[in-house]
Amino acid sequence: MKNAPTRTETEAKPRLGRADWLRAALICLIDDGIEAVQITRLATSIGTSRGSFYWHFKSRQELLDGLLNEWFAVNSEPINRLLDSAPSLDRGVLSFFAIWADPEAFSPKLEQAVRDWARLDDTVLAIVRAEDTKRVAAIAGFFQRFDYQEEDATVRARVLYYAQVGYFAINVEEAMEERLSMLKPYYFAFTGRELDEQTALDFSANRSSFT
Amino acid sequence: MKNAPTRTETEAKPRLGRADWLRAALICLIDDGIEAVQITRLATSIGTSRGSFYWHFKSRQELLDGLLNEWFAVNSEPINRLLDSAPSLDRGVLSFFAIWADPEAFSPKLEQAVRDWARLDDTVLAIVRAEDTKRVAAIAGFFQRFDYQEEDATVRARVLYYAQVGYFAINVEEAMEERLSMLKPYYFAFTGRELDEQTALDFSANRSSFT
DNA sequence: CTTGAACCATACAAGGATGTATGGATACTG
DNA sequence: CAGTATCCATACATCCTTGTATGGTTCAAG
Repeated sequence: MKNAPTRTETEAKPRLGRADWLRAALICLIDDGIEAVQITRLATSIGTSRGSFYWHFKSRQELLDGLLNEWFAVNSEPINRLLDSAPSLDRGVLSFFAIWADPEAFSPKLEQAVRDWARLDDTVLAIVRAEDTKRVAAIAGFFQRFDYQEEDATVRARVLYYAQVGYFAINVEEAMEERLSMLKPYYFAFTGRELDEQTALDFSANRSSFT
Repeated sequence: MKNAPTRTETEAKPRLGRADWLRAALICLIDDGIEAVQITRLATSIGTSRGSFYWHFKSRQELLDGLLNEWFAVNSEPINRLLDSAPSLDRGVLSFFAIWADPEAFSPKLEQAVRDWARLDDTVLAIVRAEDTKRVAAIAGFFQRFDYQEEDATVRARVLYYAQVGYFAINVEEAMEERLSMLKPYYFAFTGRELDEQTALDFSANRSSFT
C-alpha cells in the first residue's frame, strides 16, 4: 500500500508509471492509429524522455500488448453483461443503443481504432473476431428470449450489431438529437415490433438510466 | 495508338507505366494498409528499382492521390447507378446484396482499406464521407419510390448501408452459402416485407443476373 | 548522512524511409 | 547508323524510428 507521493511544495515532476504511458498510448491510438503509437511521440506528449519508457516497458510490443488488454477490459465487459439482464425487449434494445452512445461506459473511437489495428495484425484480428462472434451470439440469445425464432434471432442480431459497427466505421458525427428523433423507426427496423410511445419518451428524457 | 511492345524474343523486361505502379500500390493498400504503401516495397514487388518510380511520379503523395482516384472510379460508380434503375423493391435490394458480394463489380477490401485510410487523413475522410452520404441518400430515395414514408426510408437506408459497412469492417469471411440460406429473414429485417419465394430461388441460383 | 533502489535524461548504434543526382540502358526516329 | 527522348539503376543525403548503454537524479530507509 503506497501512500500518495510526498512531493515538495515546488511543483516537482510527478513520477510516472506504466499507467501514464498506457493512457498516452491509448489517446494516440484513438487519434491517429496504431502506427502513430511511437515512443518518441508519447514521451514528448507526457513531457518526459524515451529513457523512462524503456525502464517501464521492455519494448514497444509490450506497450501494444498492454493496449489490447486495456481495450478488452474497457469495451468487452459492459456489452455482454447488459443483454443478459434485460427484463424486456425494449429495455434490452434501448440499453444497447444507449451504451454505444455513452462515452463513460464505452468508447466507440477506441473500438474503431482497435478494429483498424486488427487489419494489420493477425493476433489482434483473432481476438477482435472472437469478441465479435461472442457479442453477436449474446444478442441472438437475447432475441430468442423474447420469442424470436432461432434463424430470425440470428439475422436480427447480426443486422443490429453490424449496423452499429458500421456507424462507427463510417465515422458519422451524427447529432444525438437526430438519432433520438428517429428512435421509433429505428426500433421498428431492428426488431420488427413497435416501440411503446411512453417508453420512447422515457428513453429520450433519461438515457443513462437505461444502461 | 501505341501497338504492342516489339520486344525481343529473349524475355526482356517490359517497360512499366503509372498503371503498373498503381496496381501494385492498390494490392499493397488492400493487404496491409496505406502506411505499407512504400516505394521500396512496391519496387521490389514489381521487380524494379525506386529510380523508376520517381520518373513516373513526382512523389509518394502523387501516387496516393492516384490511389484515391482509382477507388472512386471502381467503387463509386456502380452503387449509385444500380438503385436508380431498379424496377421493384426486391430487385433493388437483391442487386444491392449481390454487388457487395461480387468481386468483379466491387471491391469490399478496397472499400475497407480506403475507410481505414480515411481515419488518418482528413482530405480522404472528407471524400469518403461525401460518398457515404450520397449513397445513403440514394438508398433512401430508392425506398421512397416504393412507398416508404420519408423518415422510414431514411432509417431503413441507414440500417441497410451501415450494416453492410459493418460486415466489411468486421471482416467476417462468411460463407456465401450461409448468407444465402438466410436470405428471406435478411430481406424481411431490412425491408419489413416478405420476399417472394420464387424470387429468392432465382436469386440464389443466378446472382450475377441481378447486378 | 549514507546507501541502494527506483527512475529519468542523454548519447549512440543500426536500420529503414523518402527524395535527389546522375549516369547508363533501351527504344523510337530520321 | 546516329541522335534523342524515354526509362531505369545506383549512390548519396537526410530524417526518423527502435533499442541499448550509461551516467545522473530522486526518494525512502537504516
